[in-house]
Order: sequence, then structure tokens, then C-alpha cells
Amino acid sequence: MPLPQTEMPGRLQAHFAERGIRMTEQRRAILRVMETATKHLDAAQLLRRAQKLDAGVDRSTVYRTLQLLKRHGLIDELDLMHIHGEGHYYERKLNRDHIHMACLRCGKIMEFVSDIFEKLKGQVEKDCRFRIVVSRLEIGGYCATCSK
Amino acid sequence: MPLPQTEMPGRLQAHFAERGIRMTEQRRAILRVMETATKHLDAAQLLRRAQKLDAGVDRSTVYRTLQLLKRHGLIDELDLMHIHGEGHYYERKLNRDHIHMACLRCGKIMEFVSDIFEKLKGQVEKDCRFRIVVSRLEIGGYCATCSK
DNA sequence: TTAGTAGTTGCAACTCAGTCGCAACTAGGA
DNA sequence: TCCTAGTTGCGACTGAGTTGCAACTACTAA
Repeated sequence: MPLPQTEMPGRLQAHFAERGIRMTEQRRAILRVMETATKHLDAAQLLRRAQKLDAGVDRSTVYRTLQLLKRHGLIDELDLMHIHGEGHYYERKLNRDHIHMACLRCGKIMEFVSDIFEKLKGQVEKDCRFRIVVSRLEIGGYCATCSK
Repeated sequence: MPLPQTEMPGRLQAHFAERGIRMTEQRRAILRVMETATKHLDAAQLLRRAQKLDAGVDRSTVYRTLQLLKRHGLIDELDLMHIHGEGHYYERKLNRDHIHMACLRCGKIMEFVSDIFEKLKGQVEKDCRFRIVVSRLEIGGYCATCSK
């Protein structure tokens, strides 16, 4: 199960323009990496890739840009069950929430979209009168191959 | 919505005995704190409380005991949407999984048990042929009071 | 086209959670 | 009571993420 189909590239940059957020060389590099990534990236990986596009990008700029993207609800932050250390992973937010499953043996990350998940969120909003802004369902266990 | 009803106190200690895990003064203090906690504790809070029972408990012993408890599936590790910093929170695992909701405005943490959640996990196990060991659903948003 | 400025950046120093190696200690079995 | 594998405290360390600040720059308005 690969990452969900890529959105229009340049989409994050378009969001920035719409919302009047200033665009810089460094942000352009970081957004481009986010937009074209085919796997979940942590801050360090994001930094390394962004530096290939603009050599001068600094670690702190990456973190500040990630905060900005989070604040605008343009990316999701994941733990992926801390299978590889304490850090966080990031992916651009798509139209539909999905579940992340991490295999505790082979480390593979899988994604899954489910109507039941949508229904569950609906139930929380209704029964708890809780207005959901962001949700994260992560599951650790054994994938089909590893649980044989 | 308070923490789910307390299990029999001494339950974690009983688990240790059953599984032949060595019991020490320090572990006794830490387990006691976990067993009697009425809210989610992070490692630092757990340390402070354990030191009230056994003054000599060290930070590293707390972390090592938390790892032990995690490995034996006796506690769950939570982020609570990182509302208060980067650390983790812990709670003893009960018979039933529950969802954690964190209010982004007042910081309140709520818990919710749902059959739909159970159904969703069943779907993941069946459709993805994924054997679930641990799952974590955290939701950030606004509670009934704060979303008025 | 330019000048002004609010927002952004790089840097270096910092915080904080969590880990680790090691020598000293101890729980619990023989 | 002895023995030893397992556990502890300590202090030093790692790695993620943050921050204050002076220098820089994207955009606005003229």
C-alpha cells in the first residue's frame, strides 16, 4: 500500500500564496520536498533533501516551516509507533484521513482508508460534542507476511 | 469523563509475580504510583510521585521500568496530541481500548469507549490481514465548553 | 524603481526527554 | 548462607526540537 496518490504538485505553495504567507527560497525547497515525497519523512530527512535544492537551508528553518504547516493544517504529524526512535514524521494532509499501521517486525508502514473510521469520528463529534480538528490513529502489530 | 474505573490495586505487581519478574523496592513504588494514578502521568511526574514512596528512585529506573511495562503490554504510551510538550504519558492498560480526546483550548483530556472503534480494528485485522498488538487513537479539537 | 519594514533566516547556544556504560548492590533460588 | 543474574544510581551522553539575536529579504506602497 503506497502513499495515497500525489496531489497536484505546487499545491502547498498555492496554499501559501492564497493565505498571503511570504514565500522564500528556503520554504520553496522545503515545500517541494513535502510535495514530491513518496514516503513519510522526519525532520532530518526533510532537511537533507531540502538542502539538495537549496544548499543553505538550516535545521531551524525546517522546524519553523513544519510548525507553520501544522498551524495551517497543511500537514499531519505522525509517530509511526516510534518504530524508529523518538522523532516525528510528516506527510501532507490529503482530502481523506487514513490509518497508519506499523509492522513491529519488518518496520513496514501501511496506510488504510476506512468508512468506519469516518463513522467513528462522527460518533465522537456527536456523542461527546467534541469538534474534531485533527485525528491520528496508529496501529502497531504484525503485517500479513510477518505474522505467518 | 474521568479515567476508567480503577482495576484491582496490586494488579501490576501480581503480573510481575506471575511472570517471574524480579520485584524491587523501586519497582514497587513505581507500580504503586501507576496503579493509583487518576490522571495520565509523564515520566517526570511519575518519578516525583515514586520518590515520595521511596526517596532513592532514580530517573533512569523510571524509564527502564516504563520500558519493561511496555514490553509486557501492561501500559500504554500516549502523546495526548503533544498539548503539553514533546514527552509521553502513560496509563495502565485496561480491558478495553479507548480513544483520547485533547481540547486544544483548555487542555482537558477526555476518554471515550466505542464499539465502532472495536469494529474498525476488526476491519483492519481482516481487510489488511494485520495482527494488531497495540493501537492508539488520539483526537485534537474543541470540547463542548470551548467550542461555544 | 526605490525605499521601508515586517517577516524570515542562519547561527550558536540552549533545553529537555530519553539512553547507556559501568561499578556497586540485591532479590530470590540452591 | 551463599551465589549470581538481574537491577540500580550515577553521570555523561545523544538527538530532537527551541530560542534570541543580528543580518537579510520578500513584498508593499509611493
